[in-house]
Amino acid sequence: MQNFTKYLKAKANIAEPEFQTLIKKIKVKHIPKGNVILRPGEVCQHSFFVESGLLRAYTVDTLGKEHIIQFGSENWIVVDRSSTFFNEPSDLFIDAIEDTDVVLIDPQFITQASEISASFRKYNEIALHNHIRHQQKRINLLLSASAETRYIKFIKLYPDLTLRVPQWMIASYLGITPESLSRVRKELAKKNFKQN
Amino acid sequence: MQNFTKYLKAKANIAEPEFQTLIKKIKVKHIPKGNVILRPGEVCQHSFFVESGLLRAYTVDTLGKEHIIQFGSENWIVVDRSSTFFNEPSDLFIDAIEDTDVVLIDPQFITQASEISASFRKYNEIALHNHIRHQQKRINLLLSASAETRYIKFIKLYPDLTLRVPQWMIASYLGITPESLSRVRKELAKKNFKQN
DNA sequence: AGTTGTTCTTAACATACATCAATGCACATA
DNA sequence: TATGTGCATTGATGTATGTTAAGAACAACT
Repeated sequence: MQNFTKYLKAKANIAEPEFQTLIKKIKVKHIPKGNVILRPGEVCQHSFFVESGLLRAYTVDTLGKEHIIQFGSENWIVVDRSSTFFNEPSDLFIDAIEDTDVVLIDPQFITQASEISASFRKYNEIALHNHIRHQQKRINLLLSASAETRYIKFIKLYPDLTLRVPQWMIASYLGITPESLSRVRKELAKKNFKQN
Repeated sequence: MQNFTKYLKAKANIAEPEFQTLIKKIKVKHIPKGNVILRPGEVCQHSFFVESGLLRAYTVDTLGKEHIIQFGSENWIVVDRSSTFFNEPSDLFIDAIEDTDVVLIDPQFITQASEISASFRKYNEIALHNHIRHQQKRINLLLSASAETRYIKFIKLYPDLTLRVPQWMIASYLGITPESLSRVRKELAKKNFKQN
């Protein structure tokens, strides 16, 4: 849990004595590649801080097709916030794309950390606003941009994920089929070749 | 500002004495139909609480096409949260679809109300989580559903807006052209006719 | 009342992306 | 070495949605 520790101390600016109190509450867990840690219908009981590895959150529609809502690699938190916050059944699956170590953060931890530390409260507020900003950009892209543009933006935003995540999952995140993404990539390769 | 008053007292559960302190801070403003109150590049200085009327927030892409991010009618708050919170230039336009009266809530108001009242803090947190939940559902729809399905869900979610907002704006919100929406509606009418 | 602009509809045509099916490749496992 | 499984690619074809253009209904403005 080194990453999580660093994260708490740095990003949320938690000092040592408070840190010692908080740290007792948290648990770590290993999630082998492919294992599911949240299913639709369940309430999302924890936030999952990714120490190492890679998670994904996704829905499955009536035709059995997956639609990826979020990826989460090192130092990201993956959670269905609505489910956790409102104590409602989730719509999402969360599973591990790679062997993953997560820190389990339960809602009490957040509450307690918020009471103890003003900077944690502040940090948490920032995280929520970042989430909103990020989602809004994604909505705007889905409304306005072609598959190619969306893919290019994805690469720029997540160069690391582009290498680690199978292409069919990236396609799912972009809202297109794997075949379409393959063609988009072919086109881009052609264009780049011409430029040089 | 009757709606806003009700809203503060009920939803955020602010008591009378605190309310009197807070209420001094706020201003109301009339926005004639068509007037723009936020442009890309500006920092969004206020949250706009809609007393009466109808606002919209939208982007304009490089081809000059509009993409509607949000509608806001009575008792809704319209704001570019990222811009306001992070003090960054916005990407959005906000304008009035109808003659509209808004209450201008500035960030200080939020801060102050949060200090005064625990229930306001709580309320504010709920509002953020609602926003996230709502955006996530919209992303999922854009990833997974056809134009027809998206339109049907829109009607169910916003029956009032369906009547008040011009169709071409609903099309923009759904991420399709006005022509396509017109065809979708025709199809739906046909289907419903057969049922009866 | 006439003019102008806006919204909605419809049709013919164009295109981006999906679907279906086949193939090759890498990698794991027997 | 053989064999299977998942992933990426490619081609042929289908379909939903976009584009362009025109007209009708209606509101707004003078």
